[in-house]
Amino acid sequence: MNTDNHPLLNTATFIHNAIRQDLGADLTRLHTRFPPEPGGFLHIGSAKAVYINAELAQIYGGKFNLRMDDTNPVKEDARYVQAIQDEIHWLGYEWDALYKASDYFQIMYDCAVELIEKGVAFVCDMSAEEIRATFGGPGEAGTESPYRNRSIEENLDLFARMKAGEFSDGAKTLRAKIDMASPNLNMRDPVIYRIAHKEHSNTGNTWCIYPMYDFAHPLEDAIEGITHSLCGLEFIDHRPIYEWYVNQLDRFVRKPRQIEFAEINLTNTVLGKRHIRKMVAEGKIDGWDDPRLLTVSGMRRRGYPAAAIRDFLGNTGVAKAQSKVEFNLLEHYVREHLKDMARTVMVVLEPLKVTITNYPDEQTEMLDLAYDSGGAAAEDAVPATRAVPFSRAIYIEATDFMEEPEKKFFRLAPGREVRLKGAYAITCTGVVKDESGNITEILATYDPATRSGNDTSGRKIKGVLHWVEAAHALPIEARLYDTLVLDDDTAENGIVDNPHSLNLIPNALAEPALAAATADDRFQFMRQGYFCLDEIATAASGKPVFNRTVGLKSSYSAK
RNA sequence: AGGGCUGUCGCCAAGCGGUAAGGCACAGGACUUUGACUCCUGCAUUCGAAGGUUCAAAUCCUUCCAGCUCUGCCA
Repeated sequence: MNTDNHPLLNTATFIHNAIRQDLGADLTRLHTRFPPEPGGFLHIGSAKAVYINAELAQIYGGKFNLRMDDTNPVKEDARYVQAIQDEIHWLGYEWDALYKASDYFQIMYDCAVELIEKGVAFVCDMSAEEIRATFGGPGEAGTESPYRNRSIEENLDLFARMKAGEFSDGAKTLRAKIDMASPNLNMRDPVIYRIAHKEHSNTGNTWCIYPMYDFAHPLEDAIEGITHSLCGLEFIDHRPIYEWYVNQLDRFVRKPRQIEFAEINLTNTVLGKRHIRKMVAEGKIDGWDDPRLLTVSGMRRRGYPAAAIRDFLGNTGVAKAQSKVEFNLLEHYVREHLKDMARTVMVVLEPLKVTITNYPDEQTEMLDLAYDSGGAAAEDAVPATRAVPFSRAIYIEATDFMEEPEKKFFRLAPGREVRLKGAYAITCTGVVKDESGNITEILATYDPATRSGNDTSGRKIKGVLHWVEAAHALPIEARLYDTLVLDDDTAENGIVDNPHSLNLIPNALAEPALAAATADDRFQFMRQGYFCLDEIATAASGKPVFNRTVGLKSSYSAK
């Protein structure tokens, strides 16, 4: 693969430097991994971790593992294991190997025994509360456990009995013997193993003691031969403990190196898992695949191409500075891909009837219109043209007409002539209103000499409108997900009622060709933005539902 | 308060002693059977602040300031 212009080459300098420094001549030794806990679905933050680990392996010709970090049966569920794999595949990645951390439980246990034998681990009888009470705090040393100086033999015996299930949950822990006065709180005799009599989705009831993350993770990396363990900034304070374990265990000759990067944050969006969980639980959103969410499944349903997400992740950069990316940057990359794969079709979101008074009453002509947008790929995949009916009764967008046009408005208004996209030029000759003065219909005349493709009128018409023929129109429901209005900070303050704005357009009309749409198709609904068919949602009316993936940039909008 | 991390344009982000890349956003202009797309043009005398070293500093040194983060038998 060609990686010459890879966006990751223009960023993540500190990671590249570390890789080159550690691997020197043989960069293909690079081995990365993505270690999700199977306790939830992936979101854009996880996607960034997948992206960095997988892409780096590709760039250097190394390897990339997927590893389910299932060391805590209390918080995990097997149903996520498959979902996570599907989501990574959808994002466009394949792993060289798939492992489960739980497959290493025996090795981990052996390592723990080794630590005890070396005299650097002990069984502690203190409760969680007692440990917390003697832990000290920032700037204040903790006090050592009274069980800290048990003999190696006693520790070995107690640990074996912990494993054998002699003690109840929380009764004992295995702790590392490091330094209760360390300024790094993670080094204050951290717990290595806890007791949990809980069936594990992979190991069943074989174990009733489970390793803690800080102990398990470096071992998992070392066992798999991971050279560089890339993770979020929140683990930076854990690096000393990560290295401590790996250095204590002589069996690991090659030591993996942990490198931290800043995770992604976006403005106006809720990323926090616990906020999402809450909104799902309260029924505020559809579920984890709600199109308003930046979960992988949500973005997929919303119509974001995976390639656009990858592009965004790469071009947004990898650094150590905490940052918050503007949402419109994500949308930029989505549009960038959509404009090359979307077919431009005519859909009227807010229909306003237009009667063309000089058009033959019983006549319907079929216009063969080219899909005028879309890149080369789209041209191969879909018919180049489609038939669009035209007759005396059509609908236009209500916002495309103004009885008293404002200064820069050059669409339809009384007396004005505009072109109907792909059809004829029409001139507004009258307005029909109901008793309360609302416009219910526009009257117009068309000029047969202006037929699209063979216009002999010689006139140059500035305004162009999209339209849908009345008798053949396909009723659809459109769902517009507009600018998100919430983020984790506001959610933190308890405002999770109307998370993101969703605008339902129940009575939109589309050209007949859309009846054949599939969930893989991408459309540009003229001025309304990019849409895709929602294969999951069904409108109560039975109409097909289209999600607006992203709006268009527009320099004019009629209010 | 003790530790750690970070501070370059409105938002991301290059730069690693030789005189501020790029993208988004924004502002002009051209083009256009939609005002989209495309295409030009503009957009940090300055790198959190103040000192210092040097012929030369965003890059080295010193001090200060600001933001984030750490006291789960979670990951």
